Amino acid sequence: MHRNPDPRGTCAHEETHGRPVDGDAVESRARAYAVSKGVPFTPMRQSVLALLAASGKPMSAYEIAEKVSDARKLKAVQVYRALEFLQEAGCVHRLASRSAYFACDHLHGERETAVFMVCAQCGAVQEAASELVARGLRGAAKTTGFRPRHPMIEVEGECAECAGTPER
Amino acid sequence: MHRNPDPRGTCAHEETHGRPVDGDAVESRARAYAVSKGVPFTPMRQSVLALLAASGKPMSAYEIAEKVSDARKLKAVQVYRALEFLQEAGCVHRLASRSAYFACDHLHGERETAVFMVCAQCGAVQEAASELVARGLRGAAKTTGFRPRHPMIEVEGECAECAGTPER
DNA sequence: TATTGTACTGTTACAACATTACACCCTTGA
DNA sequence: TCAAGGGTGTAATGTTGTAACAGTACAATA
Repeated sequence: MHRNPDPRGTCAHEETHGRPVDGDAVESRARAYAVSKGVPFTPMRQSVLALLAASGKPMSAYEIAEKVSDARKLKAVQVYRALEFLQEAGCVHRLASRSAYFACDHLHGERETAVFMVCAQCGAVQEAASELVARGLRGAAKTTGFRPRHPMIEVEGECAECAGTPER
Repeated sequence: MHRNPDPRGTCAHEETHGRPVDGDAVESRARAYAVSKGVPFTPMRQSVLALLAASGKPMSAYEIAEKVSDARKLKAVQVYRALEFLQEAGCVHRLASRSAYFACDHLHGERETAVFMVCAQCGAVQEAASELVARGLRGAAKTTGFRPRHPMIEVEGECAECAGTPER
């Protein structure tokens, strides 16, 4: 997991990568979810989401704790709690391959298969929803009786910008 | 990561799951790789691979360290070293979604896309190579200029046996 | 107003996963 | 003989994630 001391943001294009997602849209979704659950959309949740949306790149919980610009210094456990809510709300996803979290302004249906393409160099995440992949998955599953649950897959690779940059 | 204290082997079908992979085949591959690299296929590497092949299920490095039946008690770091070699050799894969490692007797070509279906209940892994998924991935990648590197994707779900078992 | 219930916050402690660093021991080959 | 390269053993540490518990805020209700 630590093959690269900081797998996020080590690329020459660091500044141009990680295009911010639509912070307002994503926050509205979170607020709507909070209302639907009858729980508050607290400043803590708002700060974490805003940071992730603005950065537009995956960040570890500890990185988030450091960077949330707030007088107080957050503990990781507090960040995890906010992330739990935001993941339930569908505004944030966890990248298992990097143990990192990122904001996402797409709405993923139950039947959809989201493909997250993670750049191994700069850590930027691009998203796609491929019907072909979804069908392939269903086909592969059918032959074994397997029932896919979380239609979210991660693919490592190299983004267009980093591919054009031989060495950073 | 610790949502389930032992995500591997908590299913009623524990004994029948995790069919062993072909230990001999997988060991030959490891030996061939060792020869090609001019490094030895040591007893340490052999034990770890044999355990994984026999169990046929993903195991954490610490679990491997405990279970390697050897006079000595292995430290995690020793297991990680063996796993590193075995992954390079293509005999063992890491399941990012579970931080676990498993032996695999398939040979994955550079262009192939391996799909690993992981049962959320019993932890068993089933494998498929879907051309449809591969094409879908290439298509999704093409639109963004992304270049997939590690054609290995993980899907969580429920295996046929566990699906037939409402509660364990 | 007082009480109660619910959910968030802050803090400590710890469990699980993974790497770094270093000393030592082999084997191979000059 | 001895230097080089790689494997092993060991300790220490870093990173990621949870559990448990006390305190706080706020709304609903008596």
